[in-house]
Amino acid sequence: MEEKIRKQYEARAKIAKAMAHPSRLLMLDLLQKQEMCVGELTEQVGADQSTVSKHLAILKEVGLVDVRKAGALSYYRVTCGCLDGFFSCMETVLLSDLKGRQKSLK
Amino acid sequence: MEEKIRKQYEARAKIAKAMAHPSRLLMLDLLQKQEMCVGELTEQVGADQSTVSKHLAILKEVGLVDVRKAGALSYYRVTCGCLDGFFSCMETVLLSDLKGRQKSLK
DNA sequence: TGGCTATATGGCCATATTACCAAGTATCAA
DNA sequence: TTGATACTTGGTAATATGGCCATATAGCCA
Repeated sequence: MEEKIRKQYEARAKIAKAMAHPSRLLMLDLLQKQEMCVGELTEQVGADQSTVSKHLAILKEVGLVDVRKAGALSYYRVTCGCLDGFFSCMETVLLSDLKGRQKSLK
Repeated sequence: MEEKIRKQYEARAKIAKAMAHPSRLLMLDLLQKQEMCVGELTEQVGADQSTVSKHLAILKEVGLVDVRKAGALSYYRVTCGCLDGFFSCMETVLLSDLKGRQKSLK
């Protein structure tokens, strides 16, 4: 039964890991607002197209995004509506961390 | 100004990266309920004590946890109250991903 | 079919992570 | 002071990640 719990944390960690890259966070942010194809994302991210494609594969692998193929185009979009919670929590951590550091400097 | 935005995503990614490990997620989960010293955490995590100590350093570095030293003991605790949001969102993603996969199997 | 566009994949290299052991620092207690 | 306990840090080996280039693969249109 211990095993089961470990697997649960591993599954969660996979999701966190998928988000643990600036380009992927940017993509999630963009894709949350509207679906986009790889070319558009590549332009926004400013990396090689193959790199963006691989990032998307990682996000898709853990179920954070989904694809819709329209001819030669692949439109990606975010699947869950709870990402804002993620982002705002990160912001909170960043802010409180900043405050903490300032305090410890006094 | 582009630069500034990129830095913002990098800062966020750092936090996500800090959470992107099963042991660290477990530790965050435990530390959210109550503060614990390294020895107790080591027992719970089941890794080398030095490994746990390094994981804690990573969490502390990004401001997710804080330490209180009491003699020879170091008591760690979670600093922000928004981790439940994180975890429940992860759960949502895991669930919806599961459903999605089941559907695509039909 | 043949050529063009849009994505995905494989290969390769540089770098980052993670884990453990060993050695160092710090506190407490005798 | 010595020894024991609680952590932290440095070293190192194995593995994972991230990026680009080159190369598929797939759809579209002439």
